[in-house]
Formats: sequence, structure tokens, C-alpha cells
Amino acid sequence: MNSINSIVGPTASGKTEIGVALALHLGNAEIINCDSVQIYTGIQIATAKPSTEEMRGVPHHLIDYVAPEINYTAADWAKDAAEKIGEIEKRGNVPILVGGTGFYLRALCQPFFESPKTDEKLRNKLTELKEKKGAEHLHKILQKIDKVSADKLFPRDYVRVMRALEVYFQTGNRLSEIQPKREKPPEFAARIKIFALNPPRAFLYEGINKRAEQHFASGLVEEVKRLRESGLRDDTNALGAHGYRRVCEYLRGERTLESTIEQTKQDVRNYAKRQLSWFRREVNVVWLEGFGDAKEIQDKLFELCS
RNA sequence: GCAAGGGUGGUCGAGUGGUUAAUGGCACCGGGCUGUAAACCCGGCAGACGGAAGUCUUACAUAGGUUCAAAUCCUAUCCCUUGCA
Repeated sequence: MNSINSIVGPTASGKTEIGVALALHLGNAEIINCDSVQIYTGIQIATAKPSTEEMRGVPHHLIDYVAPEINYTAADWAKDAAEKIGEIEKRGNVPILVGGTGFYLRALCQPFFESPKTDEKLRNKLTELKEKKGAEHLHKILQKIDKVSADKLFPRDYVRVMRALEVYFQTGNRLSEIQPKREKPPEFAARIKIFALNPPRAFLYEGINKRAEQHFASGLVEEVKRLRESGLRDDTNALGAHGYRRVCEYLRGERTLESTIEQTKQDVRNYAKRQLSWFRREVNVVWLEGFGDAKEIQDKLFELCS
């Protein structure tokens, strides 16, 4: 069986360009988006979704297909992506995974344990409790019901603490006991090859800053205003995305426009670094030391994929 | 020119004679991540050597001085801000 290539790397490293270039090089390839924000419809300007021109005729999947008020998850994506891989290969084409959400890719290769969907009501309740009594309080509760999980987590890491609590309250099982029971990886998992872009840090940051400026110049604030007026809530995943989150704060009167732009740049820079951290830990990654739109990097990738 | 306040590590900003290589925030660097992941969290951060305990060097505008001891007190110089001219 053919290998499935995936292009990862920090934001603004040129994944879109090199992904499309590889697809065209291979001839019969289709791209599956692996980015947790580009899946949403409605949010547009600050998401770096490829335009029709940038797609250059290459079919793209899992882009712009989830309503922004929905909180989509890694497990949802893994399921959808697995399905797409099947469909694409069935028609004799080659799937290419492109995107910077390492967690999604891992969810695809190493599926999670069986678990019910998020119970929004329960989550809201826990969130409220956290607001009122603090993250440490939730951690104390977890210590009582699942000490093993609690000991592995920092008290302030309320997202994971909440998840452990949710699992217990929804299923009656301790996370520490069911977490090791992963589902079997799908057949194609072993065929996935990861290529990671790693441009020089200073240039990457420069690009990130410039791109953020462009987003604001292209009417990001207006876009967020419209979305909020249409009823989209600030606490959705979609409006929590880079750019959107800070503009919401601005529109709520919590910061100046200048600080909104600067904070957005910083958010994205910090994010890029965390992405790199993630991919460094991933085994079997082939690193491409440069931007994805560089000819020599693309040629190197073609060589490695042939 | 006079008066007042001030110049601290990449940056903002504490410290006002002795556990001070100097609180804290941010940048920046490194790390973690099992259904929120563009989320959430942890660590490092003067330099050199060391695995570490630690050792050494250079540091609070500049140059001197007082003191057992100075970022902190004194003198001079340079620069900045504000008020009066």
C-alpha cells in the first residue's frame, strides 16, 4: 500500500503551498485539512484557509464544513479524516494530510479510548465551579475520585482535570483506568509519513507578525463584529481562535486596538513554538529546514516522496 | 538657566546600606499534552565551567569617594521628564 504523506509545522511556515505543490507533483492527490480552526465555516480572515487560487485545482477536504457555534473535537476530526482517507483511496487517489494541529494527527494514528461525547451541561457546571472556587478546587475533587489521574496533573491544569472529572461523572469509570485502553490504530496509521517544516525562527516570527497585520488590514475587526451580531458567542472554539479571541476582548472594551494587534501577534508566535515542541517529540518525523514555499524545500520533499 | 523628580538585567517595573545575581510581569528559550489542542499547563532565563551540589567572572547611567559592607549614602559629569523662566 502507498504511504500517506502529511505536512505539518508551525503556523505560517508554508504548509499550504508545499502541500498543494506536492499534490500537483503526485498528480492524483487530494488534501485533507488537519487544522482545528480551518474546519469552521464563518470565520475567515484570520484562519489562513487557502483561497481557491491557492488550492490550484487540488481537491481539499475537511475545510469550511463545521458551523462555528459547534465545538468540534479531535475525536470528531479523527473519525472524519479516517472516512475521507478511505474515500480518496477508494477512488484511486492519494490523500495528503496538511495542517498544524498535532493533536488531531495523533488522534488519527493512536485513537482514543472509548468515551461518550462531551456533556455540555456538565462542562458548564464544572466551568462555573472553577470560576467560583478556582482550578485547584476541581483538582481536590479529582484527588478524591481518581487519585492516580490527579497526581499526574498540575492543579492548575483545569482543562485536563475537568476532562477526568467528566469521564468519571459520565461513565462512572476512572480516567486512569480506562485511558490505557486505546482502540486499535486504523490500518493506514502505519502508512502515515510526517514531514515537518522548520523555518528559521526569526523569519518565521517576522512572517507571523506581518500576517497578523494583514488580517487586521483586511477587516478582521469587522468580521468579528458581524459574527457576534449574528449571535455567535465569544466562548465558542471558533471565536477563541487566534485573532478572534483578542478582537472579542477589544469589542468588549477590554483592550485597545493596538494591544489587540500586538497580543495577537504574540499569541501566534507562542503557538508556533508550542507546535514545534509537539512535532519534535513525535517519532519518525522528517524535518524540512525552511519555508514550504521555497523551491529547494519542495524539491527535497518531492525526492523524499518518490 | 532655576526648581522638582528620575536613570536598575531584552523590556516594563520593585528594591532605597548587609540572607541581592537583584521581587514580579512580559518578551524570549525549553518542555508536557489520551474527546476544549489556534485550548490548557509546567520549567528556564547575566556570563563561563559542571550531571548536580557548587565554583569563578562581570553587573543597577559614567567616574571617583565614604564604609567591614553600596543598586541603595556623598561628590562630579552625562542624559531624560515635568514645572517656572
